[in-house]
Amino acid sequence: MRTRDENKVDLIYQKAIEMIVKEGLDGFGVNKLAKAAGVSPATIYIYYKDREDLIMQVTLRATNHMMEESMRDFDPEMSFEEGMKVQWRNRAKYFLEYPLETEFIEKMRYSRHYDKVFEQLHKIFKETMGRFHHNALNRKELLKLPFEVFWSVAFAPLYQLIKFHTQEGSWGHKKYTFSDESMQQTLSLVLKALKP
Amino acid sequence: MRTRDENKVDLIYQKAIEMIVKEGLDGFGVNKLAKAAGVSPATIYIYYKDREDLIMQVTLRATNHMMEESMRDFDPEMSFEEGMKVQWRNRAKYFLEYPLETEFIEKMRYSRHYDKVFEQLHKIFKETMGRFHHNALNRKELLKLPFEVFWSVAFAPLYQLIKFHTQEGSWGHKKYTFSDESMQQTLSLVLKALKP
DNA sequence: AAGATAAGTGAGCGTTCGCTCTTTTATGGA
DNA sequence: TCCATAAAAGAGCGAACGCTCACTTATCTT
Repeated sequence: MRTRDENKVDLIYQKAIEMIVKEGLDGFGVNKLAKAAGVSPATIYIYYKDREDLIMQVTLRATNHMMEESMRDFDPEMSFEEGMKVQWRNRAKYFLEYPLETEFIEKMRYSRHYDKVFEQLHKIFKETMGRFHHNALNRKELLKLPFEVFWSVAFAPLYQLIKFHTQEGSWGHKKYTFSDESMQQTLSLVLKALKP
Repeated sequence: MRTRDENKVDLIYQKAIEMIVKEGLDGFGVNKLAKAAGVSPATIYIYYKDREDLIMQVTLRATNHMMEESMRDFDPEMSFEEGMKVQWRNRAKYFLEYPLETEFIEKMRYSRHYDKVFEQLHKIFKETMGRFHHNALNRKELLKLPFEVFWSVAFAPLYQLIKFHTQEGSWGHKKYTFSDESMQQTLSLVLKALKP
């Protein structure tokens, strides 16, 4: 039998992300994607059941990738400060290396597909981060807080910084540029907030 | 001449938000909206130039409303802590009173329409908040930080809390519920981070 | 009461959409 | 070498899309 062309799959993946970031979920069409990737519409339906399935699978793949990168060299047994530094560094690195995927994931987080896609990912994820949270509490390196409050203070500022960086300069004349320096600065504020 | 039925405009506004929150920007159609609002498609084009213009205007109206509510009783000459409390209280109140609009605005913030719509709003907004930021710095009630870093730490956690509240319980078995208590708790962490 | 005017309608236009059918092409195993 | 098989293509289906036109309806002014 004829062998599957994996380049084609990757091209579809890449173009789909590109198109959704540029034109949004509306404005994203299967025929358009086929043309952009230089394949027949029918080919896309070999890999994906339908439009919905395509969006889901692409989102799942991108998110999985980001999660893996975020968790590199991370161990929930680490000290609170050490663990936070690793996570922030990893996320920032991923964002700088894969800006398109980052923007795509952020878009999808606010789409109606979020719940289904992220549910299974977060099962494993929350287990690890839950352990990390638990350990930090036990060692009294972290204030006693509900997990969601902890999370909101610990990571939301980083994502907002990334958003500032990504978006056009609507907030002033000179655009904000994400840097290791301002990341470190923000992280130190967050640690100050969360440590007893 | 026949008088304009303002109820009809408001109904279109309300149904559009409902539909976009439920089905996303894809899945939102003019014909569908017309049916949902019980008007003719042609009627919609009396008020709006085209689909894009409709999305823009609805987003603009919703965001304007949120901004007004956020700024109620706020004065950039307030002390830093007082100002932060007012802003957090106002935003939380708006969110609890208008959960649909809140979800809609958050969705739109991550759509491709964001830049155009929010640009003009943020001009006034950033002026006021810039003054507030500036005053707090002068009075040494706030650490010396770039505006974006300040903003990320000051408000992103609140929006993340709201997102936790809104979304389904993917993060665990028991769903997080936003409350005045956890808002106060989170705000106190944020103030701790930002004060010298 | 009647005319002027803008609000509002319903049918339907051309186009694009998601998707499939039939056919062709490439490759592994016999 | 050639057959079996799955990949891939291209044309095009019905449905839904954004949008418009010819027309009716309600309300103001006089």
